[in-house]
Amino acid sequence: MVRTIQIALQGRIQAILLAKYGITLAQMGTSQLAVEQPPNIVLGELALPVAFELAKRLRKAPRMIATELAAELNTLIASSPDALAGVASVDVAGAGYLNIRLDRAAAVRAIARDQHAEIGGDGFQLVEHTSINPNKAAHIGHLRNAILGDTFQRLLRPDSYKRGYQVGVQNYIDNTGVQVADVVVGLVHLEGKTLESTRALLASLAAAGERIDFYCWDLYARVSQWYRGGGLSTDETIEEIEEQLAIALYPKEVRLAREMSASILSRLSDVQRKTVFDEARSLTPYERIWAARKQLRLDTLHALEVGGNETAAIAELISTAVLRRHLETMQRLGIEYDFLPRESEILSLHFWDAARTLMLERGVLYLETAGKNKGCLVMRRAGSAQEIAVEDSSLPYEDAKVIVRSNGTVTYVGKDIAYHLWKFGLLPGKDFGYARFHEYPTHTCWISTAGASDAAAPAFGRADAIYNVIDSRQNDPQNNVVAALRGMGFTDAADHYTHFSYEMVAMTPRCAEELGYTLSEEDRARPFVEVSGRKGYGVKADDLLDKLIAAAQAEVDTRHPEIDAEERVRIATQIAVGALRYFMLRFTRNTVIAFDFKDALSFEGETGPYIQYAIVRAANIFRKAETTEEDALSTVAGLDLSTLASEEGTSLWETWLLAARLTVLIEQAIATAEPAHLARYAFQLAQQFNNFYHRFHILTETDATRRALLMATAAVARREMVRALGLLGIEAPPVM
RNA sequence: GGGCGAGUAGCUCAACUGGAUAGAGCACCAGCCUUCUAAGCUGGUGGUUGUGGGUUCGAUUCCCGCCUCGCCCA
Repeated sequence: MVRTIQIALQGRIQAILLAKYGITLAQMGTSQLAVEQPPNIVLGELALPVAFELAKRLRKAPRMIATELAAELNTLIASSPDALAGVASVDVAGAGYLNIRLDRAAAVRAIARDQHAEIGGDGFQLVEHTSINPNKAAHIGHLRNAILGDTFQRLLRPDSYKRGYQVGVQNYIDNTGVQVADVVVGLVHLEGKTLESTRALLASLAAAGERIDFYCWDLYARVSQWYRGGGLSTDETIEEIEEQLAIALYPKEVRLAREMSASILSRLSDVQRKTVFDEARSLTPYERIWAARKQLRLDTLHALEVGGNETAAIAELISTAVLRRHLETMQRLGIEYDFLPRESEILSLHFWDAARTLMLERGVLYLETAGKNKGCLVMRRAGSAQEIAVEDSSLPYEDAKVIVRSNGTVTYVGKDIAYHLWKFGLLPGKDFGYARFHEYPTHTCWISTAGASDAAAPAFGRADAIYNVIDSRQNDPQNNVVAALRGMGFTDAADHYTHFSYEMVAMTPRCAEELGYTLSEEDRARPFVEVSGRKGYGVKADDLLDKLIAAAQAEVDTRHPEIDAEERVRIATQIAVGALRYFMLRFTRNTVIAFDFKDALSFEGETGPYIQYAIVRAANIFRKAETTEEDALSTVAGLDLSTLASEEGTSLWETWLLAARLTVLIEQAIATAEPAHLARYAFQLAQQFNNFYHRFHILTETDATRRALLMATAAVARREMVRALGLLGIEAPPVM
């Protein structure tokens, strides 16, 4: 409702500026006139500082310009009531503010009828989020990503409140990357597993009700330690070093040896054994083993990329199992996906080949013939379109970004460019195959396949705009992809490419120590410690959610012993999810969150449960009054609203006004890609409601007109709180 | 060394992208439950917005220098 009036005002004032002063918005260097809120409601409901902006250009005092504009607007309101529907008057305040007073009664009636500006438009919007390496359990950093992405997706998507946009949600799966390779190294070389015994492991974990992603969490940390020489000491015997070397160099023989309970060295051929012995003596033990383990890692990674071997099969098995766990974890938070494009298909369907051809054609990519990058296909670093498009050999070599190394392997950025060309439908002749992967109650989640595509699958790779929820450490690579698109002449795509960047979730040193990690003196002095999968530092998503549910459940159990157990769990879960999602959303994106259990487990103050509680209180009023929100709102049409002008009426009016700002906040949250704005709004509205709730006692009110207005005020506050929370992915519990 | 980001109340964060008296939560202090649920409400304490300059009607916001911290790259 507020937004409708804002838009009308902006339009009228623009017309006046053009007619009276011959000034367009473009000349003012803006696309939209700023509309603010006066610091106090007595000054009006809306304010425009436009006169300040024009003062220099028109060589007039701001106050004089504001006076002229106010006169024009007031004349317009007097002559044609529909021109600025809802606006009562315009006046000038301060040094030149244009303050707008609304027709409170008319606005309240419109709000009660649920009139509001439409949000949405044409075009397919692709939101990519989560994208966790499928090699370990999701942690709090991944939660921030998924919650940000899912919330943003809800802002865009069509629903009962808004038209929205056509939206697709993707979760990119790097199933052939180094992180998956590391877990495979752990399974095969540290645990001596085969494809068969890996399958058996999955089965036994499932039977025991244990989680494979948790298992991999520990294994991944162990492997990372192992690469760095874990398990070794400098006083190891030569035999121990030889054994380590044998493990690193000859995985197949190691497995055989383990199956036979034989000595590893005894399984090696003479040649192999000689290699081990020689190498063990040629370098320091530490160096030799370290290098051998690193080589093993690269070999494993290579096996995954090539595919069609047992190592790749183990990777596929384990990464798919972990991926299923991630979907389960996210579903607990109400987060769902439409499509899971995988790295393995980007490789096997040769997306890169098509991209390389296109990039060469468009002159973005060229063969470096001299310097340190000789023999590489390189691209100019992020810069102007001209710089990238024009091959200028006078530029220093260091400025070029290597896309294909001289040994022929493609860098991560190269593959990412191919992938993003596909997203915009710009990769000629290439698309994923689509297979069903997971069924949600309302839709299917598809996964990429190199095999035949399911005819029922929707098309994903034709986005008009994309949003990549990726942490800020990827700023440079993301910029490179955009630069490549721009350099290729795909400026429209580049302009509609949003790197939805956010800062990491770290832990306070206290939190890390609570979890049992020992910190260095240096770390203990820092404001926060980074979550580290390699070190095994971190708070797992499922663990955190379990803790939150337990905490909420304890409260619900004491408050509502009369409710049956199943329902209490359901309510506790809603509260826990509300607390968690709100916690991740209340910070703006570029704030590093220093995670602490004390803050995250709080249900008081600026939290999700605070808002949920306000909703429950409002609902209780309707329940006890044996009426509904809808009935309360429908009475407004025939109500005497003259009291809205009084001091007491103003406080009620402020609740209506804030409630009617929802569309403004949604638009703002979309435009700035900042869900935190909406989260804060939801809290402010709940605060406003709690004030109202405390000041006015509705059920004991004897004056019928007054009671009806109070009831409607509670109804409108509840309606918009539920909507705002819904957009944040938070449900309103029936009781708390 | 280069690039990006941050520095605001004791602590954690906002400030509608340059606007009116810099606001919330937590913590602390003092009050409010036979009255729609106290996961709440009211009041109080708490600020040289890291620092020094500049731009203009106006700066937490934009520009430059410096100091701290974080991330990325070589």
